[in-house]
Amino acid sequence: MRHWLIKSEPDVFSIDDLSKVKREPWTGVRNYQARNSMRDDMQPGDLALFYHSNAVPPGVAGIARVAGAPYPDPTQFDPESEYFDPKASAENPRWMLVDFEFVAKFPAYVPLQQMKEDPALEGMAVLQKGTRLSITPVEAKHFKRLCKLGGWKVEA
DNA sequence: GCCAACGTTGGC
DNA sequence: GCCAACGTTGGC
Repeated sequence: MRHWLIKSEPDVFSIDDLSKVKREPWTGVRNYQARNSMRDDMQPGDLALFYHSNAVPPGVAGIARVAGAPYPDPTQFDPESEYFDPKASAENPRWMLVDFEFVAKFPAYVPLQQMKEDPALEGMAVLQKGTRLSITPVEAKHFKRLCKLGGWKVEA
């Protein structure tokens, strides 16, 4: 199993929103690397750290799980959507996504500042200066460490 | 609100 | 294929 970190602005979609709807198509990703991760590398069952960006403070709020196989992001075909892409067609979709389902909200929110100060998390993509990628792979050891900091026990 | 970092676009 | 201009991200 692989591990991931997915960013979301809590004003737009937070861990609490995910816990309410249970499952959510990850629409609107318009970055090729992030798309490739969803399209090529994610497997149903993979776990992801749910990161709140543009939050006060920013940090990891919980855990989500890849809920199914990738499929075309429907918003790319919708002229009414802010994510509409005129260069995409049903025959040639540009943007693929997966659904994420709610797993847990951390008992303890882990602020970015705490992550930066933790030697055990050194090397995480989200801690690199200038990393704007909305989806990044996470090493198992970093994932485990964050679960521990968040006060969440991984189910067997 | 500022601004550094970085991805994308488009003229050439 | 280069690269300047532009737009976006996201911490602060």
